[in-house]
Amino acid sequence: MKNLELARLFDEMASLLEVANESVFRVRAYTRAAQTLETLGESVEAVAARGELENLPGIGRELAAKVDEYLASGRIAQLDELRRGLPPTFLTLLEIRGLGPKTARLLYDRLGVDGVERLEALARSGEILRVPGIRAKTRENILKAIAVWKAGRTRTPLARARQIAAGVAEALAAHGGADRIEVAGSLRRMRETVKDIDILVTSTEPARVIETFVSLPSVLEVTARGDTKASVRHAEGLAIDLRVVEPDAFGAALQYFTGSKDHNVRLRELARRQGLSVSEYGVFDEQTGARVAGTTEEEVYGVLGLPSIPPELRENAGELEAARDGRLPALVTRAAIRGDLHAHTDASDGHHPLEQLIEAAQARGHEYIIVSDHSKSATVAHGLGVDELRAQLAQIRALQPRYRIRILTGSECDVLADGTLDFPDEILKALDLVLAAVHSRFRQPRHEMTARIVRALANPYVSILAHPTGRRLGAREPYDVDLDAVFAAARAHGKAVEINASPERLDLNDVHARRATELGVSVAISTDTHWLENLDNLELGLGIARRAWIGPAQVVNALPLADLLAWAHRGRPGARE
DNA sequence: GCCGTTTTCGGCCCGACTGTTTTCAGTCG
Repeated sequence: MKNLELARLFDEMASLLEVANESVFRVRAYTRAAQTLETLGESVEAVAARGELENLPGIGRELAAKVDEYLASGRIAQLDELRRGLPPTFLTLLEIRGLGPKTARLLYDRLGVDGVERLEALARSGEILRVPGIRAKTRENILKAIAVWKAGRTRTPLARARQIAAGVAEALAAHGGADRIEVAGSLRRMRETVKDIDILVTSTEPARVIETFVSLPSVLEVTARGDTKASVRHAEGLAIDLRVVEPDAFGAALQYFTGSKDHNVRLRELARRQGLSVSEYGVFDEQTGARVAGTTEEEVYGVLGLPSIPPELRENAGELEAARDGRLPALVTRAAIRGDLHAHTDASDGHHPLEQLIEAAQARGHEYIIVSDHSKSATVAHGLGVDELRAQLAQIRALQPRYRIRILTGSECDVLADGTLDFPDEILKALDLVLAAVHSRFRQPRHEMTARIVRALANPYVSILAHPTGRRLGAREPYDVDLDAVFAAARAHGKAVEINASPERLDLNDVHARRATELGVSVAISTDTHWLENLDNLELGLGIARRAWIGPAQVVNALPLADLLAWAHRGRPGARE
């Protein structure tokens, strides 16, 4: 799967072309192609083998030829050519905020600035002031931006960014002056990590709101401040942008500020072909200049002849075409979810006793909650042995009459290195639902890992493959596995794959979850709860699922209890078909 | 370099803010 590899090369080509002062439209074509490859579910090799590269959005004859060239030879001649003129570290300059291709090129031509290190030295010594257009203020900004760059370029995880945004929104509300406050940007689109937070406010007193915003105690530095817009850097390093608009432009502003950028570009192109112009202030008739929409997002999409597109889909990944053709999916919602199919108690590595887990799940309105503690091989997680699991089953039977919520018996059962399960079938068959999970031997070669998981999926007592890639955000890479083969096996055996909503996992991710359901595999959106409040992480899992174009019919924990159990048991020996 | 329910050629989104400029280019989203 060379999708990401090629996407990065196209991104690099876009940057190099930009530095070479090529047409912005040519640059954009490369960026667009990179994005297509990034969000492509199946392997680009497979598409190329079918000769269908040119069917991909943003990939035409020339870029398809470059993909083929790379797949055949491992090189792209034009990229080699572009790289030749510049030192290898040159492109790191573009990672410095505020420094674009024009300035970077100028610094290189005039002073031989070949990377961030030399830039910093020349900025400190003052030599960069010899470059036309660079004065004291620019020098200062460059030094600040280098400091931020050195501090690390990591993106903030969705869950943490949501907390920060909620805190800022609360503070703005408390200080008055703001009417409506909405979080927009990639946070509203539920991307798994975000680079910055975008907050939109309607107010008749923009100055007051901006003043409140830049004065918040968590603000480290104010990087921009105008009449209707301000940008700050938050104490945790990420940027927060605030935009204040008039109430009657709220819909247009929310649409604009939610993005994605590529979605907006396409939307505006679409509008232009209809003689309309879209901005954050509204939709305008190009002939008369009259405003024809802007109060609500529905209105903005509506005048362009489109249904309102859910924020999670706005990635220019086919949603505009789907909207135009009336093919937008009805996405899964919180209301559709009937229960949680992955949770731990203090019998293994959870932090609360069984009763508390059940009560917390019942308080959230769930119809069912599973108890899926680890199996014995997961020693670090205090996995249960057979006897302990039997004791837990007895405990659950005794407790059930006291609760309205159905307590499902289960296990997060380790998949051993050879693909067999950690528990014998005799005990698995006593459980309502079994999760299979890989917790060891992560470095197995791809073919072994794939065979291991495929074998586990063939076990008739397994219903769900938990956290299918094993990644932990920022901590552990996914193990090497052929997901298409895993999905094919899941499909063949009627098993589901998990969207694990734990903030440090989010596994499957959006692209893989979309691929799984496209191949006909159902998903479980589960929290992997260890602390009671983890039950609320369902929102994160829903975000991934919605980004993956998933509807309620593809989610097993949207099934009523009886249907869920029928599904879980149908492949078991002796089950009625 | 891509693309077409106005086009196979001539288009290609739109505006805010900054720093450096006497009117705007560069950058960002």
